Amino acid sequence: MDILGPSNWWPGETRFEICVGAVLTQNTNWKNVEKAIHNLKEHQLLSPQRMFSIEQGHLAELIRPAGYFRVKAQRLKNFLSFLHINHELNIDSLLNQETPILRETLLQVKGIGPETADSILLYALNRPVFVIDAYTKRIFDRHGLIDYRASYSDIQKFLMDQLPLDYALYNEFHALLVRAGKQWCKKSKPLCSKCPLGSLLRAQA
DNA sequence: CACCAGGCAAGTA
DNA sequence: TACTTGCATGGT
Repeated sequence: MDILGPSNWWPGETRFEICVGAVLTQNTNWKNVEKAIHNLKEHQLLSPQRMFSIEQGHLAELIRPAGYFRVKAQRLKNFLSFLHINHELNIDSLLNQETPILRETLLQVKGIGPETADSILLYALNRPVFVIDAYTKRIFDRHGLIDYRASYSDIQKFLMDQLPLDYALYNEFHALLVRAGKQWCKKSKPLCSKCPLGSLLRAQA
């Protein structure tokens, strides 16, 4: 297995592709997202202009493998409407916005919640925002570092209060959490006896 | 067959 | 604020 972390981790070659992936991966295995992204690439739809122009029903059929395809097609369209109205479909224009303002604006888009907004901010726009996903929550819960009922913002605050405001650090940290989660912290395997974080924490105590 | 996967919105209490 | 439900495909 890899020893070093995956720097600048997120599958996606453009800012827009990362935004699309952030919506498509909602409660969905990344493998299924890859199939949907592949379909979009085949139809040259991975640009704001093209995806803005395509009919929503057609878009839905192309992203079908990602699951929840009707809702997600609507959510992508919502995001594109926002891009169209506020930024003339120019995604680089988001770079001019202050992080807290942009975050609030993204959260106004129906279908973009805290995790999707933060994924866009961190991975597409390189903003220092810690992304809290299911793996992150489960890992910190299993090791007794947070309460399982803690809210998204509770967990985010807990982490960011103890870490410097560094986008590269949050990028790497979250990437490692997802990798560790996939390997050792599955929902169906509550024991987690091989998790290296467990021995790490015991050694520190 | 059951369960799970890098959420979110809308409804209810 | 804190649950609950619908949304849907593909892998194990």
